[in-house]
Amino acid sequence: MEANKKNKVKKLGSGSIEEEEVENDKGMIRKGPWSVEEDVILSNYVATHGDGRWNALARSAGTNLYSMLRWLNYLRPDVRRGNITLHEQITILDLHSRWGNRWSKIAEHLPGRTDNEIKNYWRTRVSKQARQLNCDVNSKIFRDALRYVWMPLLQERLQSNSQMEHPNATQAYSSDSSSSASLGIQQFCSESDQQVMSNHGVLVHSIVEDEPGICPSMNNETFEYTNIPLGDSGDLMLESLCNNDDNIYGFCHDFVMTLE
DNA sequence: AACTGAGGCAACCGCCCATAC
DNA sequence: TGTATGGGCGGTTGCCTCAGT
Repeated sequence: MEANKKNKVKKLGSGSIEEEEVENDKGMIRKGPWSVEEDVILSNYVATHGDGRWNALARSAGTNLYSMLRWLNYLRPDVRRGNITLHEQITILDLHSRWGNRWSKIAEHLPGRTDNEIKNYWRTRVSKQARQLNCDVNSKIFRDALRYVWMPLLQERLQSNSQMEHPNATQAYSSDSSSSASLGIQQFCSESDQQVMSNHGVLVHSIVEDEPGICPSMNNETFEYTNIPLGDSGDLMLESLCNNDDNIYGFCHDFVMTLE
């Protein structure tokens, strides 16, 4: 994929795609893919003058209007490229559950990742998940599934990867049947559902360390997110989920299956 | 080999807000 | 205080690649 990207850049730079020059209220500006020359000009400009003053750069150096985006999303030396790691996925899901589509704010917590990259990840991976389940990506059930199914699943995978790399290290938490979350699952699920959950590392806990835990609680007919102290919140969350909707585990089951 | 559809991602667009004048 | 300007941000679009047929 990386090679493809390089080829793509080279191809774009070769002028295979029509470039466009347009006039708007900011003057004559060029649109279209970036050329290698423009990248060099932009890099040199930032090295000399620092970033900022993007429009001035675009006008004086004749580079693309979107100098800022090009620099921030592509040329900046600390930009990380490649797949989003498990840890980064967990972070994105967690922060999005708290802040919504505040991509730039989320990106601040992922060094080297741009808001554009995170946004793309969300749209191509997470939204896709919602589509497969025929539900809205912003729906309550999907957000709950993200938090109580997908995130623990990613956490579990992260743990097992870490375990493989460092077999003698102590696990942060256990996925065996004696854990409080698993006991909660046993209490509220059918055996087959429990098996599915267990097989896929579905545990219930909060990964949030820097803020109070967020979990759903009953509130008359609907339930909503409220802050509660961290700790044995897992069982409480699970109980709330199950009391609220008997079908939640069916949904979670489907959810886990679509992650395969 | 050619075609097609889906996925991934860079680029584009428009709005909002802060700041300068 | 009102207006102009520019940067930042989030939503959307469109191109390229690749897998499947």
